[in-house]
Amino acid sequence: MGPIPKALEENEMKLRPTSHLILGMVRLGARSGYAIKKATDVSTRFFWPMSLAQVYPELARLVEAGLLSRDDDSHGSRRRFAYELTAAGEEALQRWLTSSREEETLFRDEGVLRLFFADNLSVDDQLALVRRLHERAKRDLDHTRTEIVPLAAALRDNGIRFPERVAQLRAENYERAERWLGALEAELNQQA
Amino acid sequence: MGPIPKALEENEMKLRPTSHLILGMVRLGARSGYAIKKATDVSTRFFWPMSLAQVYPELARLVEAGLLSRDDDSHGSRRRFAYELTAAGEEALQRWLTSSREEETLFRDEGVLRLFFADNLSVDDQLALVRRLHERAKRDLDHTRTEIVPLAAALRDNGIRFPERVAQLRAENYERAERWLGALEAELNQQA
DNA sequence: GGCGTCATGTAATACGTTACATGATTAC
DNA sequence: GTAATCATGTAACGTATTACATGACGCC
Repeated sequence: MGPIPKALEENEMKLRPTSHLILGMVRLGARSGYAIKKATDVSTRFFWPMSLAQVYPELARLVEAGLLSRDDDSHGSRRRFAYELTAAGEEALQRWLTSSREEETLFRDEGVLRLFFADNLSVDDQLALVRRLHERAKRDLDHTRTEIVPLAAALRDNGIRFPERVAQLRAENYERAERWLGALEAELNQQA
Repeated sequence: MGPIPKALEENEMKLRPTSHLILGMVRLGARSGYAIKKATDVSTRFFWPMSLAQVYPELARLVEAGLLSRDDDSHGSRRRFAYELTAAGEEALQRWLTSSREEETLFRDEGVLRLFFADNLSVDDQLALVRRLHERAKRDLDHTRTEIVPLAAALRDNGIRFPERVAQLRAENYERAERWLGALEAELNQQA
């Protein structure tokens, strides 16, 4: 048994959702920082976005805390590191998944904010706003159906089911939003 | 005509959604910083949260930019300021509402993130997680129906309709989420 | 007299983004 | 050969949160 890492010993390491996201992605098989980022871009980014500039410092912290191991995985002169969960890392991921702490949530949507204040607009301008939001919803729905759901569905064949469920929830939400905006558009069209 | 405020003249003033939120709330009749914050807490906070510590500096910036006027509105020895939109402020609000710029959006939900990684859990733990999320959705739905929708509906009598529509959209979203989680809970219950 | 609310602000801190910086490999 | 992608990182900046600080008014 080597010495216990300082950060863990002193309980300094505060794990945020982003930390757990990285642990989870390593668990799903993403080995490099770059691969982790790519994986989130087609899956979790819709409910927990993360930039590349967050990944590398966070990986360093998780290694320092003893939750991840880091090995050199360079191909010739091309640098790369491969990360894997340690036993402590597995445990931390599990603790997070089973903890009953209230979840952080944050929703920001400038489009809905505009809609909230749309009484200030003429019916024509209201219509223009709603049309744009409707178009956006259609694009997002289409993207989710054609790009996101199939990728998640492919995981199912490896026995990983929840990503597909989550992707379908997202698709259903967009369907509903799209229909709601369509109805509002039709209503305003009658007024105009 | 007095001198043009420096910030406006040099085009230094960058208006964020939060700035427009404040302009919009003043437009709806909130006169003090405190009143603006209270109003957002029962309406826009679900899609554009704002803390008190943001309100006061932002109000100062908007006054400096000439978009809001600020008058002393103290009652006896109790300090208070009353804000109102200037012509430039009205115009800025209108420009924002009609602009076709892509809207900022950000969704974070640690609960969904956990769900995404729930394949790591035993069926019992999956069930516990889904139950907690289901309970949360029920609470949120109930709160929206009993507290938020009625307040927004009251505005309708003053000819302000969009807040109610937005509140109803929110209620529908929670209904759907609640039902979806209920179905998932039932499915997992059969597996357990 | 004390608690909740009204009311205004500042300071410290946390967190995230974009831009910067570098370089190898692969596909066209 | 050149553009896209793989790959790792740092620096500067923007924005939001929590905690701090202060005080008046109204209700029980």
